[in-house]
Amino acid sequence: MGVALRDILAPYRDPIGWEGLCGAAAIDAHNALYQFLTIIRQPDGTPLVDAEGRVTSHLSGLFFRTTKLLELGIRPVFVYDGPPPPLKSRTIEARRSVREEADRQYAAAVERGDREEAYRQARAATRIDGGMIESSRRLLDLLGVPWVQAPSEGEAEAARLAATGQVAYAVSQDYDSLLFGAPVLARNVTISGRRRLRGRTITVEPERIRLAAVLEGLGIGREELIRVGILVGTDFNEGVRGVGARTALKLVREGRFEETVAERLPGFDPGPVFEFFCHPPSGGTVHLSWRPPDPDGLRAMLCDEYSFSRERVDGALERLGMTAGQRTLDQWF
DNA sequence: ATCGGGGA
DNA sequence: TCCCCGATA
Repeated sequence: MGVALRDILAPYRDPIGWEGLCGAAAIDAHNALYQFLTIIRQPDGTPLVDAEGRVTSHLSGLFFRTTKLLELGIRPVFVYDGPPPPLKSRTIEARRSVREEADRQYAAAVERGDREEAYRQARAATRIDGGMIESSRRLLDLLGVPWVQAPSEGEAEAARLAATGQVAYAVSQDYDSLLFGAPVLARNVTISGRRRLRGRTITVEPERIRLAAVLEGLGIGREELIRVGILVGTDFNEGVRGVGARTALKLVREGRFEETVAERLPGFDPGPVFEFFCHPPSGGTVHLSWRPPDPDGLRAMLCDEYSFSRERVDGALERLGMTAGQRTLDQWF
């Protein structure tokens, strides 16, 4: 799940109100869909489904969250993953086996009527299939919100859009975006609100991390930050056992990166991972344009096809100034 | 995200 | 004492 740099990045996480997040935002689509699928569930762990039993949690999250972002003056562009790099195979295989095990545990928990365990396992078994990708893109098209296909990792492409100024910041829960060079990373944008955590209800608010502040504060460059990530472990390499963010930072500062890799990760060549973070496969220039939503199309898709409540869909459209037959174009142009 | 165990 | 890491929402 991304690179574990929380312990050294915590001081650079600025709480930021929605006002501070206006402008265009490149959102890691897989990261967002995954969050919707794991969070939007009924108490027994079953996701939202339509009349035919198809999962709709991702569409619900995407629709209500995206309309809210538009309402707040944020112009999102969703960035979808392309083919994963071979470096990621190990991680992908590991995740697959975790999900398969969760499938078995879920079935077993349901069989013996263990609700809590079923809920846990249902979440752990969450996967994003091709149909979900397809339906989410169709929904974005109806919302008039652009999406792009990354040549490889979505996070990398979102970071590039931010680095080239095509958007103001990248949105993801993972810190990898910073290693990929996003000048600004915003977290808790797709999940903010109340969440229950160990009995308590806590409020999750958007936060911003500026790469320049991180590098200046830690006294290192982006290349060193990437080395810290490699020692801790990323989606593209296993880290050193027993080395967390603090120790990794210390080692890199002392110039002991190569030495540590040689000693503790024999046979591993960090070069390709380093190169992947420094220069990820890059897409061409994209033209991003936001259009007004299509209220009739949205009602047809969400209400007729996927059993969404007409009232809730209309409510969201109204908040956007999209009452039937009336559109306020000026807010989009 | 947070907690607590346990290793260095 | 610091820090890593697994377990738990």
